[in-house]
Amino acid sequence: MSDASGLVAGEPAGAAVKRRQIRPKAERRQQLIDSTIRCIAQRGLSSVTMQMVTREAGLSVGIANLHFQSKDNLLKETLRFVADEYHGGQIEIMSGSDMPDLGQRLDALLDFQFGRGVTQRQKMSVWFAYYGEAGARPVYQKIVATSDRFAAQKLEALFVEIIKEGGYVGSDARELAIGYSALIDGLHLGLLVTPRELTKRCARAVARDFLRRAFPLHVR
Amino acid sequence: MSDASGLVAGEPAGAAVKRRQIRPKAERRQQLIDSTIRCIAQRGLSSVTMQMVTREAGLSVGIANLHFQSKDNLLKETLRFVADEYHGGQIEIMSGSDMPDLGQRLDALLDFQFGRGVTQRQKMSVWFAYYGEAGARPVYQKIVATSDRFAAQKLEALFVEIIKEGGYVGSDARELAIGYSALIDGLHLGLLVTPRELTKRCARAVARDFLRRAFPLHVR
DNA sequence: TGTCGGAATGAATAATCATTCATTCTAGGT
DNA sequence: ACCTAGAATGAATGATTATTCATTCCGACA
Repeated sequence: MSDASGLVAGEPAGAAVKRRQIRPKAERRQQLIDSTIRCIAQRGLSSVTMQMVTREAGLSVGIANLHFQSKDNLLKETLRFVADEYHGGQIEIMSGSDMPDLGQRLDALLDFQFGRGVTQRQKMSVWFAYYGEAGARPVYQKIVATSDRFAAQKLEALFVEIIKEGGYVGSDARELAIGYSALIDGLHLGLLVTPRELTKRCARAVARDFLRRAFPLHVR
Repeated sequence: MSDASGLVAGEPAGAAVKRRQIRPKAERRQQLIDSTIRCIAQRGLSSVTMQMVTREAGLSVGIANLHFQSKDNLLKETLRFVADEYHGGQIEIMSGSDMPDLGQRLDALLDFQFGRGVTQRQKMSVWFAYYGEAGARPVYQKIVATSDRFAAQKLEALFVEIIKEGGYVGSDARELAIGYSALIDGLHLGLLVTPRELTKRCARAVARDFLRRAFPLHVR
């Protein structure tokens, strides 16, 4: 038996032979984070295993600990990624100096919040999976709070501008910003938990209605 | 050594000697559900163990499987209990024929939603822990959806009455009900995740503001 | 007071999982 | 073509955990 391997060299053997690939660290990290997101969405945060994540990524079990040290850390980094993506996108739109019309900026915000990127079931699942654990895990609270606070400030600033421009008396920007953020979160939650009874279109309309009542001169 | 036990018979020995107690099935079930709620709030749904729950309840590990067959079932029953308690309380207030004044009924609803019972961190933690898993667990979706749908109908019916009474033209009861529910969920989420930046008092004010904009004649 | 159905116990079991690390293999540099 | 740093692998390990069930013991009833 001169050839110990089960396969003749170079043979595809039906299922393609998996070749070990070496890739830069940053790429592998992202690959694992993406895989973690898919796993959480499909199986739930509480039943995600390292085997599951690495298998989904098409890698071996050892690799996750090589790049993330521990499962706990992988989960933290995944949350950080999702939070940054969500709040980052929002912040970009709200600051958007390339969009001078304020009403238009509100519409762009709605598009982002109920568009393809954010409301993919996958991302929402992950988002709320972490919220669910946040009550018991201060680390998660901290990660979310950091980017959340910044986004809240930007939103409040935008509302201040709008209130000034529209001369809406008796409206408190801070209170409205808190309300709008909460409304968006609640609608996303509805889309996740009762998708049969709440469509994306309807959710968007409800959010828009909130803005219309607050800023009638700016929204339609 | 004639006495193998560490304690002399009948001796309290500092810490009271734990005596086995036999109690009716219903009582034990509730005791275990309460314990599960505390455990989820303190440690997170994903790290709750049967040992933890039974220990917290002051019982042995076998007892949970005796009354609930499996951990999975215990978690399902716990969710059912929390969902029923929350929606049940809401429904009672909304139907409340003992409270003819509609504006007053809205205030009672606010009191319930931001009062002691519902917004205890414990209950909120549990609530969102399950929401977090709902994306991956249709069973949870189903349990919540059942009572949720009923509460949504009651809220819509209440809003229909209010709209008729106040003659609020151009207001859609269904859309407002969806918005209000989402807002409440979002505010509860905020209270849970960023308690430092959102007080209960403030959350209540934001919710009230929503109602005031929708039904100015009824709320303040 | 004695008896007994079944509630309660917890040590034992079997399964799952995160983490380690000796080994293998790749790709860029010479 | 050869060498080598370090990326990638996955079997092995040890820790946790849900679930079982032989045994213990309570308390209602006769």
